Amino acid sequence: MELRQQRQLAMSDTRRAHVLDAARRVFADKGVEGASIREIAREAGYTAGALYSYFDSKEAIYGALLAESLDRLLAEVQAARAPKGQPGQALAAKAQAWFGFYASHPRDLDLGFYLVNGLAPHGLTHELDRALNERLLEALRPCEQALEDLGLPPDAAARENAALFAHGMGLLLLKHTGRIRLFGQAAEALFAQYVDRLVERFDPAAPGRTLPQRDLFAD
Amino acid sequence: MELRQQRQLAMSDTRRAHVLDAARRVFADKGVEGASIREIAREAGYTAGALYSYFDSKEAIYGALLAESLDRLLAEVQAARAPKGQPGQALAAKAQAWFGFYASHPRDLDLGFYLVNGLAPHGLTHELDRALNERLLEALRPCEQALEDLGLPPDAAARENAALFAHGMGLLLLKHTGRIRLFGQAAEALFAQYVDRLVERFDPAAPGRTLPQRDLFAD
Amino acid sequence: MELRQQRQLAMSDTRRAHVLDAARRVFADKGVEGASIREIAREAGYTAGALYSYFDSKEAIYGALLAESLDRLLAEVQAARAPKGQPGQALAAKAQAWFGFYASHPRDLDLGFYLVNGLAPHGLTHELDRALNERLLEALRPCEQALEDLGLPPDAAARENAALFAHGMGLLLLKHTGRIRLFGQAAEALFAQYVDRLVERFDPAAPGRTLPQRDLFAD
Amino acid sequence: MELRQQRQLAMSDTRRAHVLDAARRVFADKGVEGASIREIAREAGYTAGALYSYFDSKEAIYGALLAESLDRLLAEVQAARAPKGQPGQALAAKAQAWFGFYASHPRDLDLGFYLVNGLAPHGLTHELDRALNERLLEALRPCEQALEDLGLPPDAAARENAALFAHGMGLLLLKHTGRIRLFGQAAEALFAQYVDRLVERFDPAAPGRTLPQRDLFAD
DNA sequence: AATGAATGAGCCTTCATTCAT
DNA sequence: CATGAATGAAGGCTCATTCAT
Repeated sequence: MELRQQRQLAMSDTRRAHVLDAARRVFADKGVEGASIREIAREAGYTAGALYSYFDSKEAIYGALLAESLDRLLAEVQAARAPKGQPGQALAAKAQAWFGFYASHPRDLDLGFYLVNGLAPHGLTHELDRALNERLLEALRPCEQALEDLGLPPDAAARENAALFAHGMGLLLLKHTGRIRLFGQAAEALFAQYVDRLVERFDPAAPGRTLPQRDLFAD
Repeated sequence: MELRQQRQLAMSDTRRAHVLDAARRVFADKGVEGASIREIAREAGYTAGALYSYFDSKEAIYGALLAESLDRLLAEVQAARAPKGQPGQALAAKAQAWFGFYASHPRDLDLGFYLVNGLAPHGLTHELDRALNERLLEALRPCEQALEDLGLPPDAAARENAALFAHGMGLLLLKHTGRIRLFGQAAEALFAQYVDRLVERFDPAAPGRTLPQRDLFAD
Repeated sequence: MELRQQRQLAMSDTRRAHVLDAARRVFADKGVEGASIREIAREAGYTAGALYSYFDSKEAIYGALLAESLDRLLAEVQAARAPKGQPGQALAAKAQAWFGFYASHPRDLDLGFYLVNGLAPHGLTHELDRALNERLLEALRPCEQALEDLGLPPDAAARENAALFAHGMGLLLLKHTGRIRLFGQAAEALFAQYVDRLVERFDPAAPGRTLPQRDLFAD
Repeated sequence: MELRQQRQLAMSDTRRAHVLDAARRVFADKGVEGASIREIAREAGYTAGALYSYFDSKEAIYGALLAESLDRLLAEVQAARAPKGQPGQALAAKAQAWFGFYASHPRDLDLGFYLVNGLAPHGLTHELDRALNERLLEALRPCEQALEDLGLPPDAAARENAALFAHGMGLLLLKHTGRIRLFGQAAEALFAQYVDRLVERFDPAAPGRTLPQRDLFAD
């Protein structure tokens, strides 16, 4: 009995994941608004109605996708390593981790943006929103920690972390919409520059700290 | 004869503006994709079909709204003045102008973001997109000019201007979506800090330039 | 008073004709179903509403157009002349007249077909239909007369005339829809052949009457 | 399992056919352009959206209807038999077959005419148009064959076949629109007369061939 | 006579969702 | 669990027509 239940549960999870995979592909292909339940179902090899065995609504699919996306983000940030005792490099590594994740997975950025720009047709959103916020903060906490390790007091670390996040998000937005080309710039380079200056500003051990004038205009 | 024509023209313009107002509200509420012609019409007190006397399509409405928003942005940036011969202050003034515009008119931010929303600007006419880009660049040019006046070579000025814009946009995004509260920060303060550091870095005449350490953590 | 009225009436007629001209062009361009009041108005240099000063409805415009088309058909048939005392040639000339009219003015054919295929949204049709029938019969009567002049009794003449008309209409239909190309034939040639055989069959004076076998397969 | 599938398939087909029936009625009533998906759905007892389970578009419905109609036409023509070795009678039988089909199924005539109606076949997929043409030609080929069997060279047979088809179509048109009554004729009789004369002209074995003068005016 | 605003019905189509089987 | 039929609401848009001016 219990075994069968477990097996069934496992199968159910597998199939749920299969649907989610299909959804991811469709969302990636058509965008969040362009994706339809039917299309996702077709991609998964199901009928539209069948999806409702696994998810309560289209938004639930979206929610599961988003949660999973944030999990991957978190994993990637945690996987980013820097030599111990070098908080400046740690900061750079962790910042590059979350920025790189979104830069190389623009669809995950979409997922987040979509929530941000007001989906919420069904009220489920509040819960989802909290989940997003928590995981997001968790993913950014390593950067904040690194800032504190650099000697910044907690409030300053929070401030710098927020600014760092905003900077990255702004760049990702510009990159994502092609707007960055208008400026003839590359988002990655600009982000690296921002991080460099940050480290340079707060890390006494940072190279180049002593001669900011020289490479003032370099990348 | 001429009088009547003028009166009619004025009335027509008024009604067009009235529709545009309604549209602005609906777009802000539902987003560009979520907004429907019917809804806009209802908000304006019209039948759906009636709107087509004033605009050729839903997209045309959006376009008119966006164009007008960018006009106001541009006007505000141009109105921002700084003492002659002080490029550092000019930079701050112009940057604050565009940032302040969007900070205090979040609906205009929406308008621009929606262009941006579903990832790439999809469904938008090429022409419209170009119009947006041109006006946007025009609104940001004064900042670039100020950077050059500070002695930066053109390429560096362009880079810093792009980074500045990205930073502001990131902050506006966080503010707009309430995400900024997660960090316990205020977007305006963070933007001011960014601008300050920018001026400080490039303006030899900037006050506080000599003792950056002191107010390192101040707003 | 009376003069002014006459002048006004004349002007009114002129303008009505002007609208009708525009309508003809639009009908020709877009087809009967594709034409819209707005388009006709634009072509005439008016607003849609203005047309209602001249015509009660869209169908009234159509009716006027059709009536006028039939007038032209009738005029062309009446203008067709053949040497007196040669009913065989008269038959050919008159038949070619109506056939040629529709062959070279396919839009007039449309006009008639449309009525035929059931427009009639407003009840006006009955009257219109009678008008069509009368004028059509009038345009075909010369052929019938020629047949009688060839010595056919009235009922036979009526029968042959009906068959002649049907033959021509069938060919016009095939030509009109491009279907005739499927057969690798030309409508005009086939019609001429039909008329030839008709004359040949009934006209004792017709050339070639004596050796039908010889040119059996010729055009 | 298989049984259930079969049952379901059968039901599905039945419902599709049911929709097609409704569509046939509506198309006949309002014409292809005048008919609306809503009306067809209402006639079938469905919601408009439901039809899209069975057909991809309005045009697909029309296409299915037309294809099926042509299938029936073809079947009827192929079923028409005449004594071997008597090509004259074969010609008459085959010609009567297609003519009779349309004479007794005026809705099928409508279907074909609508392809034809708004002048050129507009809005119709190229593919559909080709399908129509092919099947139509196939249905008429037996007549052409019979003409060749009568000794006509291929080009003459093609010509006579085209003329025969045009004649029948013209008569059907007149009959269908009631116009034939204007002439006090019966379409069937006129068609029979045309076929008789055709056979008489080309079939050496045809009875009455020797005294064409006598029954010159008879039906 | 003419305008231009406005209506209201209609168009084809898409979609998330429900439900009997 | 999965299907497939069906719904009902909504979407952007067109159009003949009316009417105050």
